[in-house]
Amino acid sequence: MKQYLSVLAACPLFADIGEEQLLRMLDCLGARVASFDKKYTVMAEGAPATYIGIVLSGSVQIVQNDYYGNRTILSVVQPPQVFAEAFACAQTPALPVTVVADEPSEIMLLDCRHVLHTCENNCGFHQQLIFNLMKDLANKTVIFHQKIDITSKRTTREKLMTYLMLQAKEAGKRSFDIPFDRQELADYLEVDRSGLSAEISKLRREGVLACQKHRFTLL
Amino acid sequence: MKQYLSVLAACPLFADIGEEQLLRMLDCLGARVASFDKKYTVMAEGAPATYIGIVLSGSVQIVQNDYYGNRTILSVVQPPQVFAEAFACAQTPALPVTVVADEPSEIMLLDCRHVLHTCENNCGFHQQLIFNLMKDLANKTVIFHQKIDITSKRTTREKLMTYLMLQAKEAGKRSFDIPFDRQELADYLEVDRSGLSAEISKLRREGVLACQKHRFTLL
DNA sequence: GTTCGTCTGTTGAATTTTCAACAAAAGGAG
DNA sequence: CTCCTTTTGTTGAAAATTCAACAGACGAAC
Repeated sequence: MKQYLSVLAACPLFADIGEEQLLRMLDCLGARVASFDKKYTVMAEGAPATYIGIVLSGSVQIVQNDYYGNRTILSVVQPPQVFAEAFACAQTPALPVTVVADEPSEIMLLDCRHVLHTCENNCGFHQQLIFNLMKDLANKTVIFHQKIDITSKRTTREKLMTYLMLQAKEAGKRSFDIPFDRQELADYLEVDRSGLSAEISKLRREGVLACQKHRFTLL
Repeated sequence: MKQYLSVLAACPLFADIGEEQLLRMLDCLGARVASFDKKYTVMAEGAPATYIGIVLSGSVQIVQNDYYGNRTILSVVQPPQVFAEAFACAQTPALPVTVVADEPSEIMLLDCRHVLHTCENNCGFHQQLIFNLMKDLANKTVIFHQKIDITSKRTTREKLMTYLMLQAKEAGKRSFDIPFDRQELADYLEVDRSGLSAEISKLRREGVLACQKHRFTLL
């Protein structure tokens, strides 16, 4: 596990926990690491939610596939972020989402039963872990509000602009890369891909933005 | 505070905490109760998020108002549920939502600084409180996924049917009441009110559902 | 460099939503 | 009971989205 220490130390789940304690905790938590190739399923919709995932390298997408074949991308998770923790903590009997590797990725999996209940060794940092988990879940909720802020807009143009302005704000620059190709961006914004492409072209002609591939610039 | 004990005992924030301890904690937490008339603002968008709210009686709506005047209803909170806890825990500098009383309501407010940090008296149940908060936030995230599952549908009909089927499932019956009037339902589903009314009429003519006011029946 | 598969932008038609306006129905106040 | 306000359903026109199909651009593999 030592090779992952630098990522894990930055993981919100292990904030304010020393590296030594961290290594000991990983043992208690029964942590294991799995590798996934691009497009492989890390967690499948419908499966019981028993694991908390941590992205050690690469990245994963949280995806919801509905009844009518619409795909919604809920978020992209990059190191050292956590995923599926909400379902694991809520002990959801069936995952409502699928987690897919967006590129070759290494994922650490923690059995939530070990996380939620103090272990026999009574590691003193368990309380800190719960606190961190709480903080992390609070932040996730805030991010969800952002997503709803974007997708609650009524038109493709408004959704796109809301998303891009948020990205620019986070990057602190007018130029920034997005983690999506066009189809993925459409699935994230919950709009039609061709309509999205048309809208991007229009905004480009209007001089509102420039873009090449994944890099956008607001003008 | 004693008068609120029965509600508070059922509140997810105080699960597995005895009534005596609860009363003592409320002191430590600096709990106070405020009353709001219908349509009054409990928390305003843009304000710093310092309080966790608990609905003691009545109900509140969590609302997001965007740039273009669109109103989105994120959720309805009824006793003994909690609200704004995510923003308080994440220490968001500005609330992204407004909380409005949906009817005359009594609200308990907890200063999040007291919740997040162990008090000097070191009440032993603080850890339990954090744990409960974590559980609650996990459940909230799951509910958010449901909301996205509904609003990510592309047509008014699909959104409505997804919502109603979920409500029927939760009620365990084909007949159930919804906490919205037509305008509010439209704002929750993120669609146009008149279009929603038209769609309901259509579904009624098709024999898919029946409804009178707030009561719906799936056929 | 060529080939193949994928991604992207474009277009037009069909569908759907939004918007504005109005009338009927329902509810509350006096 | 009557008046007044709010809510709900209806309609038609305008705007936007979705859908399907296609061609060019791009990248990867050989």
